[in-house]
Amino acid sequence: MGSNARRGPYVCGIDAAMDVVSGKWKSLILWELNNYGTRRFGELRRGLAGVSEKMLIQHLREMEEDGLIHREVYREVPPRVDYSLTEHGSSLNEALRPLGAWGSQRCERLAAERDPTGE
Amino acid sequence: MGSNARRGPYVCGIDAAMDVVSGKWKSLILWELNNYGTRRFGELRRGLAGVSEKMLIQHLREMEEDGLIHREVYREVPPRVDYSLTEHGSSLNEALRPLGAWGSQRCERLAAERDPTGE
DNA sequence: TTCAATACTTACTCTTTGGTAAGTGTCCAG
DNA sequence: CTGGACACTTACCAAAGAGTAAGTATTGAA
Repeated sequence: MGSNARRGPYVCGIDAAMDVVSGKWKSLILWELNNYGTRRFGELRRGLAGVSEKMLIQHLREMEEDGLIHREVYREVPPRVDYSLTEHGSSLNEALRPLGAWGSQRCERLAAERDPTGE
Repeated sequence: MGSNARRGPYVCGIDAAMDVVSGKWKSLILWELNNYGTRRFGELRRGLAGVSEKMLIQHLREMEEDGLIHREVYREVPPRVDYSLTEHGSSLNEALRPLGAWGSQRCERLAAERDPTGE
């Protein structure tokens, strides 16, 4: 697990995009940063219910390496680190929008199947 | 494992959609079925370079259960089974299009970084 | 009688992913 | 001198995902 040369050659665009978003919390991180513009590490941790510090930082690091987010360190005590989306991160978020809409519809369908209280 | 009650409650639409596409070959299966309209099991296996029969059938079954694809069995010998996209599968494919485009651009960027032979 | 074709199954293993819990370093308040 | 804030880091473990290889069932062709 070096630093570069991750991510094999891709079969297609979806492949390349999925590689970058796959990870239990990545799309949520994208969403959170898109909503707030800038978030500190602790804010993200509290914002993503259930995430562990280990996974949060791991995902943040990978997303930084993939050019999706920007990490700004303020040398204060106690330390302060701000995360925000890069242009690539923003555009990825946009590209995910239709998928999110599809997923929401799916949720509605599933809910309607379970509880057919139409009117 | 079980048959129903998979897929926990979702945080958002992306979550629900990712749940349904995550799996090494699923987006490729979607793409293949979208291109050809109908594909037999063996055609899919040969079309997706590197997929094992176990994973292919496992993904196909899950996608069928998720309402993305339709499975048509012809009782012949040797057996013949046709797979095709349902309406939900088609719309998912559409929803994935911007993501695919984003991924293709990312591939181009990566290639350009590795080999900066611009003109 | 054996083999090929087709679409799976099954058992076993290995790898990847995610989780828990404890520790690090700095500075200041008490 | 201790403890709290904050942003990590590390070691260890469990579960999920994916791969390999062999087996099943049917029928016709050689």
